[in-house]
Amino acid sequence: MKPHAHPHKRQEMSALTSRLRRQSRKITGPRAAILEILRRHPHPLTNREIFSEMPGGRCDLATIYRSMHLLEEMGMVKRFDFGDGAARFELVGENDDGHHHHLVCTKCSEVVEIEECFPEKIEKRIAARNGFKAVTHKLEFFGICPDCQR
Amino acid sequence: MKPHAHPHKRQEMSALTSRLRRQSRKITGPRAAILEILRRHPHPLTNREIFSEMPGGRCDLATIYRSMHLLEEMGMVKRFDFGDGAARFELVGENDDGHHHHLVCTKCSEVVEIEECFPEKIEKRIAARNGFKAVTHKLEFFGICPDCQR
DNA sequence: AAACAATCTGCAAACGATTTGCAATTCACT
DNA sequence: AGTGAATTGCAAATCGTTTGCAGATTGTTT
Repeated sequence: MKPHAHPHKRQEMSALTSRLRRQSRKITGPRAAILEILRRHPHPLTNREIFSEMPGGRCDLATIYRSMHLLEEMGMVKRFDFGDGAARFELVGENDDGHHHHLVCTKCSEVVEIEECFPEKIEKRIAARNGFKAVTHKLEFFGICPDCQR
Repeated sequence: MKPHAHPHKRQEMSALTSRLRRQSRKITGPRAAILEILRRHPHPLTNREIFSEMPGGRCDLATIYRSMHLLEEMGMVKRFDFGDGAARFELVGENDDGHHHHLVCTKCSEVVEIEECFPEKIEKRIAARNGFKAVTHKLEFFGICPDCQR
């Protein structure tokens, strides 16, 4: 995978909603709110974080879980796992698979997006050597951020 | 990290128990059984798997959870996360940090150990560029194994 | 604009992995 | 055998996540 700049240009709300409509999914209050929240955040969010960002008449947590499943199936969000037991989600561009990695501070949880990826050649070799097909990987980096180093 | 053969030479039981004793931890029935089970298995096991491998007078699941915590703190086992919500553990050699990766079949869960690792140079660059210290990574590969390809 | 059917949502209960309080038990050592 | 620290079993509690179900919404059709 070639490294690519990651200034996630914020997607238009209309592009997001039309994508839902296209699959005869409804644009409901909770979903619009979720998409807005994801649009505003450049980093992976947990369901609970999305929940607490919910404006006034917050919706049910279960609704958020269900929405994230739907959005994930539709390829509109990508799920990440930082190993702390809570799934995190990030909005994904329409013609992007969202594959990328993060550098996470183990002290304060700050997250930085990383453009490097595991070398394709080596991955191919691993797949071939073991006879596996459709090989991908999950990769996240952990360390101590500048602020937490004092 | 240099690639190294992975025929995990099975550790002596005595080496394991003495390591516990050294920290004034007790060699109890459940612990001995857990170590035996781990010793016999070349792959990461979940607590539940260890539990079901328990001979006759099986112990409490909570005991296994507690033991794994202890063994992990002592550096005797390494925790892995395949993203399915259950932690897995593998025995680690006394002078090894146990850092390595796996290739997991998404159909049948077969696991193969991988000797390749994320290139150190690139990891260093990532750390430096972001001012992070003590950077490591979690990396696992997923694909479809030969048997599941038909 | 009323009507419909498919899709959603809230709520509460259910789940699976993991943790914890506590009293009873076991281990290492004298 | 005796003692204190370390452990275990058991049950209850947590946490993230899922699910059943009745009632509420939405997009579309008359």
